[in-house]
Amino acid sequence: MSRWVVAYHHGNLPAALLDAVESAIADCGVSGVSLRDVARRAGVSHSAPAHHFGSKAGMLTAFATLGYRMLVESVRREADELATEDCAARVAAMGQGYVRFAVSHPAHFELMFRADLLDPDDGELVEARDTLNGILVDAIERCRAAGYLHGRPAKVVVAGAWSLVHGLAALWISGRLAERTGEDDPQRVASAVTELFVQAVLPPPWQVSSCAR
Amino acid sequence: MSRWVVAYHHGNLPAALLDAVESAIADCGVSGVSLRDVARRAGVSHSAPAHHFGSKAGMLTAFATLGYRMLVESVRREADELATEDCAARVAAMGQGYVRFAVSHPAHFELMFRADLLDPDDGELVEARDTLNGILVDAIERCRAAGYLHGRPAKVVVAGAWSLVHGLAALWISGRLAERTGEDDPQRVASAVTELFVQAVLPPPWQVSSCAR
DNA sequence: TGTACATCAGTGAACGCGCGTTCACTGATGTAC
DNA sequence: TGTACATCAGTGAACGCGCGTTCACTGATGTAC
Repeated sequence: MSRWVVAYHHGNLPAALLDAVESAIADCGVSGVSLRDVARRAGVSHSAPAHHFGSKAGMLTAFATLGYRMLVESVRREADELATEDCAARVAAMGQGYVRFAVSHPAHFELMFRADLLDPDDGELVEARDTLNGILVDAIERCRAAGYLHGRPAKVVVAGAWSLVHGLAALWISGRLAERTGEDDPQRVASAVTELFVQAVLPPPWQVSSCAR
Repeated sequence: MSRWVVAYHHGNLPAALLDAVESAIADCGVSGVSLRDVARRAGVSHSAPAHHFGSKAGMLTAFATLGYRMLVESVRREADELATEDCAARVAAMGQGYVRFAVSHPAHFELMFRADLLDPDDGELVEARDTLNGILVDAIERCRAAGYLHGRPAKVVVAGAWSLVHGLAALWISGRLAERTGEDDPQRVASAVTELFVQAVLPPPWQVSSCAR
């Protein structure tokens, strides 16, 4: 087939459609995205998305699943790039990876937590979510094993750490935090806030324990 | 006019419509809410909401504004009910008030941070937002003045505290946190997490300063 | 107390629109022989 | 190398629907005199 002829078979239409979802959400918001608009952006007929994803919910669920996988990768990469093996530093880095993904892919991030638009029983979605949860829990568990928790329940620390970075990302995306801090670089805010949390909540075991009660 | 006759003039239709918005969002999600459905729930014609609010965006903006006011009240009430004047305890209480509002009015809370559905220039919305921001900033500023910050920048502590409770609320509403912690009472989680944060990040000034660097 | 009139609240019909889903189809690809 | 056939990818027309907005209207209320 000549390269001058538009291909009938696209090659990788599902991926192209998911790209189109991202730009559609960026332009119209999560609530404004439609199957037909996504197909238009990808340059295919409006029944093509339905062919691949079954339905609008299926398409959005695939998009959210991709988001969870990208988030996992961002969190892992940021921790792996550290020179140190210090478990608290890893937690801080993971938090920054979390925010980095969210602010650079706000469309994915927003949709990932919009239960009303996703298929809750989708196996791949559930699996991707579990993977994310696993690496968060593991990181805190390592801190506990290394004595960084000073008796604090790991469950509470997990909930706190996750809430902190999730809230930071959500407030940044919604515009509230930028508006208030006058800061223009979300990563600088994320860095300051995660360092604050980690230094205060996960002091190394050799530090006086009076801080940690 | 007899009480047996349906009133032509409703009395307080705008308020009734905003109640209907809440139940519509609860049933259909933020993305699924429509002017017509809201009118149906309130038992009026579908042009009545437009009459009062001008447009769908106007109605949702009024709903979000109400949400900000309720949030401010919840945060204030929780702090005012404290027996102590301790500024760190007040911050913890305010955090719990934040989460309490969010989980008991998820429809308001979700919409409040959905910039794509609101009128960004609405004066009342902006004012209600500013009020919320003011009481958060004030509370941390008092801690700074009382020596609880140990040299930490107030801006970072504000961002951290807000992110923490906002993230906790958002994760709870989306179902992620309940799923992971196995906890059924969001207020118990909120209490544990805000106490953790406040004890670690806002230790009283007489506590050894090595913790706070 | 009564009347006239302005204002406000809510109606209901009409509009055009974009939506998600379905379905019979056609074009392209890959495989078996 | 060629042919037949199954499978997969994407099309395009059709459907019924609910939507937000507009507008001329009617009913109720309040005020001035």
